[in-house]
Amino acid sequence: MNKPDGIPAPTVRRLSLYLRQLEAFLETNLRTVSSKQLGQALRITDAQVRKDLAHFGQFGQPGIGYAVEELIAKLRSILGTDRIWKVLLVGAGNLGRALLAYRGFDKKGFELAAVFDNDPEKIGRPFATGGDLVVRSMEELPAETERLEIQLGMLAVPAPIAQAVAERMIEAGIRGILNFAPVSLHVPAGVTVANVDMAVHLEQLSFSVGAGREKPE
Amino acid sequence: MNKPDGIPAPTVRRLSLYLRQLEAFLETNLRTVSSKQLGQALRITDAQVRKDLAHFGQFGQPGIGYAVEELIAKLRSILGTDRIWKVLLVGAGNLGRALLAYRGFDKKGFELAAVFDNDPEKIGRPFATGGDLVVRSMEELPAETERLEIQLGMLAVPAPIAQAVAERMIEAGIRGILNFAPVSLHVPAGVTVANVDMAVHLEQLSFSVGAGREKPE
DNA sequence: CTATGTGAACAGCTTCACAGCG
DNA sequence: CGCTGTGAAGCTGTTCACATAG
Repeated sequence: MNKPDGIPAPTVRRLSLYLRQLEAFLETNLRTVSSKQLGQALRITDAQVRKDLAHFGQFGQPGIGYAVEELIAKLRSILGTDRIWKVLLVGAGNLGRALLAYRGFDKKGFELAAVFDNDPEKIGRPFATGGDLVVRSMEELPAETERLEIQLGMLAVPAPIAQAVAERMIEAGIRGILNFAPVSLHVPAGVTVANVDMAVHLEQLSFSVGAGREKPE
Repeated sequence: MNKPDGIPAPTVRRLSLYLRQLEAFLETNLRTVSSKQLGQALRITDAQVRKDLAHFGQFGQPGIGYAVEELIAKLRSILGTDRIWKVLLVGAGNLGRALLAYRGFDKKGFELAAVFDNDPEKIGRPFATGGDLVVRSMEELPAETERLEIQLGMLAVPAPIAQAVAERMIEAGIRGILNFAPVSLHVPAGVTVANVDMAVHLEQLSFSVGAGREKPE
């Protein structure tokens, strides 16, 4: 429905934040917001908010602002989360299990549909206690991906094998990878990678906090 | 030793990536790298690599490149990870436990030194099986933070109380917060926040992958 | 001849400021 | 009036291209 390209990456990131904040506003029964209100909540200028939204059409009312519920629907449509995305996970280790435990994406429109690992100890076993997912062998990845029509994958394997596993995922038809391995993946055009690396974030904090003084106190 | 400000945020983020890649290069016994090699591994232009490093001095040799081991040391010094940072965690739930499971930061110079929660069920209990950390009451946060000289904190509590908890952390002396709660924290100047939100990342993927066509196949 | 460091050109994102609409 | 939508201005970060060093 909307153009994929031509949209600045920072804008897309902020769309998620707008959506999140609007959902919070809706909880408080707010029917309408101005770009200023929305911006203040997120520490963004009002002009920025309007520019971001303007990329996708004009859904504000001069003198009034934006209808919260309507804007939420619009943002979901733009982001593509007005439908359910099936997601697979490769790597059923601690980190992988943690991802499942963090039930944040269910209600965001993402559904964990399959789990894979190459450890014989794990294959065939239930992924999490109480869950209905069974860990499958890597050999089953292509068939299952196609059968379930999965397009997104989470990669939670050790760094040394991450690139190879990513390639198998892509070959199986995965078009977006959420990468938790601390390596830079090389992927062909048409495949998108998003990286989550806590070490990088902690180093940012270390830099910001530590740059001022050498010793605490 | 280095200026905190005047350095672009994107540069700081890349410094972490350089460090990570250099450590990988060192494993393969590479003694020297050019900005081109380093850039190719990370999908960054060579000019960008040089510009980033140039902010902090001149540690390359024309005709040769950069000494890997030396550059690693220099980057650690710049990022402030040439020493150990003690980190506290608030929120001993699934997500918090997951963070511990992800033993990635130990060797990056970060040490989980204390865990807090307000759930009476958890207080006084060991945080993780086998670990030596005991979950403490939120009341102990200020004293423990000061006693252990902790400056960084990870926030893994439910969204509705995240802002309030962040304020208690800051009051206790925390100067950098790694925020896992899906809200925008408002913090005073002098305090740095880094956000980790899987939903935001998944929405990016959804946008990139889904924007092209409406239906798969 | 190879690779750095850097001023200058370029590109892209953000902010400003205001016309226009409800 | 209040607030959106948007051209124009401003700014920040990236890329280019070359002088310089080994």
